[in-house]
Amino acid sequence: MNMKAAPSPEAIKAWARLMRVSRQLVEKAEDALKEGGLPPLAWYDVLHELAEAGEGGLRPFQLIERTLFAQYNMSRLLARLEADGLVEKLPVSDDGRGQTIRITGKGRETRRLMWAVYGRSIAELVGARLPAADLETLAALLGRLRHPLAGD
Amino acid sequence: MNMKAAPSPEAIKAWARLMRVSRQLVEKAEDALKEGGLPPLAWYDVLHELAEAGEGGLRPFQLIERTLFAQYNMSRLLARLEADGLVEKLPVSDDGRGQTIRITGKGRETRRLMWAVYGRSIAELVGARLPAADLETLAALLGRLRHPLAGD
DNA sequence: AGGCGATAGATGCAATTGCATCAAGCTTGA
DNA sequence: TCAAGCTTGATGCAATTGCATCTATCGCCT
Repeated sequence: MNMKAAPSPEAIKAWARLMRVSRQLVEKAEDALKEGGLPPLAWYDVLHELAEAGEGGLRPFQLIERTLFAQYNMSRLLARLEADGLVEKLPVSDDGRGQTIRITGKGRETRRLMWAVYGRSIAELVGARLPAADLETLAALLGRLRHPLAGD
Repeated sequence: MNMKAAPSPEAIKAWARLMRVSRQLVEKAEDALKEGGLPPLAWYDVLHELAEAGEGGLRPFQLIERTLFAQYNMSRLLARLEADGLVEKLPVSDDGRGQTIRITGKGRETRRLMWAVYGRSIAELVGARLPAADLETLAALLGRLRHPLAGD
């Protein structure tokens, strides 16, 4: 028995739903941010990681690992964030190539403003549609689709 | 009790997983297509809808409804597909503004080639990772997140 | 018939993304 | 020590996306 190629109908259906729903939800969340005159989701992702990292900041390649952006996209996104004063780039002592990215006060404030809107979107789009138990089931099932199987 | 703003931890976790996993899977599927020298996923979506629609074809606005692309993106995507000879644009008799898009033989062939790769990605990334029953649960849970609640 | 708002689709221009490549600093091994 | 290869991050250029707006037609209402 050879199942290397053709996906099962169940796999196709789950895939299709996943593609469609995730696109819809991203779009809704982006719309809400735009409506509030706030930056796009990508900015939130980076600010969030940097806020969690604290004063020590993070290296760009660490942000790439955490957020899954392409290297060149991260490079440019950080340039935009710096231009807006939301992050600062610090030289790093033990590696002359690298830099450390640290969130600024303004960056934290922007993140807070974005979360007010983004968090509400999550609550409405997901939290209000499934009970907590189902959300946990969903998260667990999705967790088994991660690549590699570690990393949240 | 006021839950209009803050999402629950379960909602946040499910959201985060959904965002991350869907991005990863799209990226993997796109990579596989690129590796095969094939067009991107967006092309498949359109060719798939057109193939299902048959000889009657579809109007661009119908494709937009089905695929969730923005109107200007669809307009340009169709121009590219037409330039590649994968679809043809026909005038439509009862509406002078519109056109009907129909897939060509070459379009069907390209879709077939893409499915060989895309289907394998689905089988590997999803089908091989969860048993059918779990895939059905996943699809059902995702179905409850659709907006609006109809429309597959 | 004639006007007027709505719908279908295209497009100019700016911003972003993707691809390829580059420059600079690190690390390893002969 | 120093050449070769790897890692980190930036960048030129082409393709795509987003936004705003435009044209053409349609449908409705008077």
